[in-house]
Amino acid sequence: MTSTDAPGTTQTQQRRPTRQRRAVAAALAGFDDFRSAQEIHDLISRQGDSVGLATVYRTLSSLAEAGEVDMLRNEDGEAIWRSCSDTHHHHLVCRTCGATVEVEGPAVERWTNAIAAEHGYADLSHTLEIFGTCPTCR
Amino acid sequence: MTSTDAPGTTQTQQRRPTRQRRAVAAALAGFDDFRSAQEIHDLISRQGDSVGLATVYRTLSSLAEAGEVDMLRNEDGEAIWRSCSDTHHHHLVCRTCGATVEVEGPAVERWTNAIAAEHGYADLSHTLEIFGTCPTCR
DNA sequence: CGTGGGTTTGACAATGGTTCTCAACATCGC
DNA sequence: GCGATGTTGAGAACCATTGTCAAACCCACG
Ligand SMILES: [Zn+2]
Ligand SMILES: [Zn+2]
Ligand SMILES: [Zn+2]
Ligand SMILES: [Zn+2]
Repeated sequence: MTSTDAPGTTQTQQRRPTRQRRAVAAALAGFDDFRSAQEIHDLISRQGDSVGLATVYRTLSSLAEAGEVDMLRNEDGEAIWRSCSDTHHHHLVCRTCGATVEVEGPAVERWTNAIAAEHGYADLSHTLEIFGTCPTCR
Repeated sequence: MTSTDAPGTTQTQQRRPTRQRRAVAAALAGFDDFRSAQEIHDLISRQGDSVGLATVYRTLSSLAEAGEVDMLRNEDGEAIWRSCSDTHHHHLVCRTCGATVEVEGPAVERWTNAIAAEHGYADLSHTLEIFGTCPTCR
């Protein structure tokens, strides 16, 4: 529902640097597993800042859209978030402690494209996550 | 959290064939894309049967546990369900009309296992779905 | 056929994650 | 500072999903 700008006008400057957004960024920098918005909200509180839960959701969503964080869903369907590298990758996640490893698989990427092409599907995207129990949790 | 049965006792006969379960099965047989519990509930009503929504959820869950239907989550996190073949496979789903193709990729299975082993993860599972626009929808 | 005990159901409440609302507030360019 | 516009937060609203529990149902078994 973004309104079309009048011709010539500059794209208004989104993403102002606010205290709240800095707090979310700081929280994201403080862990490397996937966490729910609630957990991130709690972490922010524990770090002394105070940010509304709605704002945490808004910030995480826009960061995800910008590709700066990855969002995926745990088995209960809850959204969980993590600051990730900006190249295309997937995840190996411990379902006990959440420890996460970023993984890449060029062959898999090629395979998904081939399969989709074979069936005439275009405009592709895919999800691929591996869950297991990490060495520490065994 | 399943209680361990007393030794010798017979595993009680689960899964009685009730009118409601037959209705859910019939509904599942009537489409081959992924649908939400609500949609399946509506379909059952439209087919003349009457089954409580909670029962639809219960039946779908147990069918999923039994491996007779696949459940995955759409981008909004809602659970969607589909009657599938009983061998391990993944899905190529049209994000416009929902048309679904079951796909298999032994190489991908091998790759996920190798990656997980390499990092010492055990007790593995994985999700892999491909989304795109099918030939008809283009 | 009855009957009894475990299973299943369904209307409804409760849960809980996520989004919406909108007035108060911060930021920016000037 | 000022006005315009983006941002926030408390709480309500949403809504998919699950829990509750008494009534209905299946299924041996006699
Ligand atoms: Zn990532
Ligand atoms: Zn990929
Ligand atoms: Zn399937
Ligand atoms: Zn697989």
